[in-house]
Amino acid sequence: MEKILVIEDEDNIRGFVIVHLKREGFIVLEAASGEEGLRVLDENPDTSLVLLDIMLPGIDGFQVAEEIRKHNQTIGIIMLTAKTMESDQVHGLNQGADDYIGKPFNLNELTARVHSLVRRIRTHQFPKQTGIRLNRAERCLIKGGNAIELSPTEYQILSILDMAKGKAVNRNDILDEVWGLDFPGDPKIVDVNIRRIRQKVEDNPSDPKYIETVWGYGYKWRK
Amino acid sequence: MEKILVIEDEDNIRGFVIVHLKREGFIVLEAASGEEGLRVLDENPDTSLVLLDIMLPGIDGFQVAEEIRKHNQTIGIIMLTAKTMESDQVHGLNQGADDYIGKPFNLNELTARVHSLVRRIRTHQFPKQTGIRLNRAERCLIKGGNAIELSPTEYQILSILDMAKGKAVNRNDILDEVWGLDFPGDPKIVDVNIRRIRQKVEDNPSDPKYIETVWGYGYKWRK
DNA sequence: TAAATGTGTTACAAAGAAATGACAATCAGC
DNA sequence: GCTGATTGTCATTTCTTTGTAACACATTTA
Repeated sequence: MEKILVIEDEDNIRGFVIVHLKREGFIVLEAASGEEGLRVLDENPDTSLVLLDIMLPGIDGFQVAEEIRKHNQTIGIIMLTAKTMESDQVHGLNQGADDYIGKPFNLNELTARVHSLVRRIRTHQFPKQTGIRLNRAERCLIKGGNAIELSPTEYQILSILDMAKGKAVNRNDILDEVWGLDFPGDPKIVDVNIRRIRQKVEDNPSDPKYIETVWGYGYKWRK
Repeated sequence: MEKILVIEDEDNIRGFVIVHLKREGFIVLEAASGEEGLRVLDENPDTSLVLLDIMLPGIDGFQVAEEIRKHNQTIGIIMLTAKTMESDQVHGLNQGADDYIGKPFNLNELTARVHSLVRRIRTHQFPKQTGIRLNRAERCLIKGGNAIELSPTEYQILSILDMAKGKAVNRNDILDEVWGLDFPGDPKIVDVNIRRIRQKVEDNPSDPKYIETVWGYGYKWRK
């Protein structure tokens, strides 16, 4: 079932829309600000579509859309625009939105557009990339069609795990390869970095799925 | 077959271009002034593409382009610019062109561009250039129908990023390619030039969209 | 069960990378 | 030579990354 994120600061509008979408059978996430929206999206990379109000407190809808598109080219974005807006503004600024709906909108129209876009995404766009893989060229990680940025150290560690092709890698080997044989510091640095990678990569960093701990030995990378 | 309108006041240039385009199999319309061009276009709404000289008697090419775009977002517009023109003029005024060709131009180049734009229009349906791309012949950048002028160094860097096709390029590779392997100066010169390009290219140079920083590595070019 | 050991988690400060702005040198055209 | 654009240098600011330390939690072992 498709996940939809509604980013809208006015509680009653948001609630209204959510109830309607749930009735249509969607899984609905919500956020009252752009910042929150981006965070929610980060935690739910399998979201199909975002309903995005333009007038938001803090960063506005356009900026949110831009930010989303930086990492995800395949997600659908529908903007909610107030009728009072200058058309040039809408024209000029729209970066990355797939559709627009003017407020006040009727809910049938909204759900119709949502269904239509979801269909388009599913058929037209390539099906949502499952799996996860390291992209050497871009020095990042592709997960479900989203790019996750990695710092140099993180990338290096993940490279090592990746090259082991699912075999467990010894902690010390990681330490030696990344920090050199004569590293004077605390070997726990490996753990800390694994933790950092997990926070970026895992759905639930405390219950890791991709980077598995091999007790008394090291870590294993399962794609 | 595709209809092309040539708006150009100098008879021999116009004739020359027309002969060439007809030989390529296009249906060619002509006009010797902006006013006439708009009239012809009005009578031939199925025209695919307009070749538009900037220096015209009466209303100039920019105004013509603007007028065309008021009514038609999908037609292709290629501007013919004289080399002698002030860059600011090119900078400030151009609205809505899809491409630029500097005079004097060679006819092969012209037909190549025409074919390319026609193809784009036919396949994409929404040819109005939303993205951004490097124009090798003019050594400039086309962004949303506007030409952005680049200095030689800037152009070279952007070329390198462009050739990488969205992959991250290492700082040192840029340094080596542009300044040579034995450059004695400060490698930060790369950063400084990137910033200069960003100031020209980005909507908000401090929150770059097109030239992305890949931390600890280099830069990435997203069109 | 308690101690020992390995691992997870978080906060913080230092180091390092990149962005920025000002300035001087260079070069091209006039 | 003058003017303006281009280019490189440098100091300063801003931001990210990175290592450390302290503590919590889990697993093993005695």
